[in-house]
Amino acid sequence: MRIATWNVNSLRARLERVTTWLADAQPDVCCLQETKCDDEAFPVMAFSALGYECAFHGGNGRWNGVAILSRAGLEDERAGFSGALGADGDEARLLTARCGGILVSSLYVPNGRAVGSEHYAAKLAWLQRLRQELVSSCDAAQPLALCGDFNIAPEDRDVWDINQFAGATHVSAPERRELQSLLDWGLVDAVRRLRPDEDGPFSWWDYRAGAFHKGWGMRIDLVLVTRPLESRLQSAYVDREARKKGIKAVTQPSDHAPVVVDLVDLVD
DNA sequence: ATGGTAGCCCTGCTA
Repeated sequence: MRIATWNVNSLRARLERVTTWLADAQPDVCCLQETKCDDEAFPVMAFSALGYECAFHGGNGRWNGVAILSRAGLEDERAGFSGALGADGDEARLLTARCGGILVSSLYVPNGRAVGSEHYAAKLAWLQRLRQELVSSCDAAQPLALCGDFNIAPEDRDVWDINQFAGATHVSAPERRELQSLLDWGLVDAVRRLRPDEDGPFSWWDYRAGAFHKGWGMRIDLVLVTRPLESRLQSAYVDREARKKGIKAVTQPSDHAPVVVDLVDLVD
């Protein structure tokens, strides 16, 4: 079972790159973030042609938007936190579905903008709401994967130069504590678990100043799994090729690269 | 050269 997560920064602008990548990387489940796509405009046909079922939660279409593509089954989909649809503040940052025996969430944590701002407070509150959701509605003894753009670099080695981040979001202690509190519930950072001794690998690079080619990136796109999936972890990689412009490409790449995690298949 | 880029949409906002 191959699970991927990718912040595509507009699905409409990136559709050909996404379908090309799917055909090449062949994930069984692919979580997307920042689709910026209204539900009625979601390109279902482009994905069904590749064998994927789609779940999508598009909000207002201008910002945010999350989706799950699956060719391993797609059931019990629910948008937002439990309770009313849109209980994530109608911001379209959370979508959950059952795919091949795994409860998969595609999530897009608020950026936070600046430490101390109201947006930063909202980021912390959103993470606390997610933790509450796990405690009240989920079972850490069951197969579950939280996949998405967490907008948090878990450790100092998950950014290119920690000295550049003094006082900045993504590395501040309070948001890292919130991430740790998710892990304490019963989750493991899959890529870090499989690659304990290396820095990164980064999954995001700023569009500006040639950051990608200078290696100025961060590891903020994560796959967090419960223990039953930790025991099935096989390998993981970040597809940096998908972050490159490409010689013939008409459209720009996303500023994020896909994160891919392979699980050992269960034998019946 | 106090910068840079990308995507959305009303020329600014968000990342």
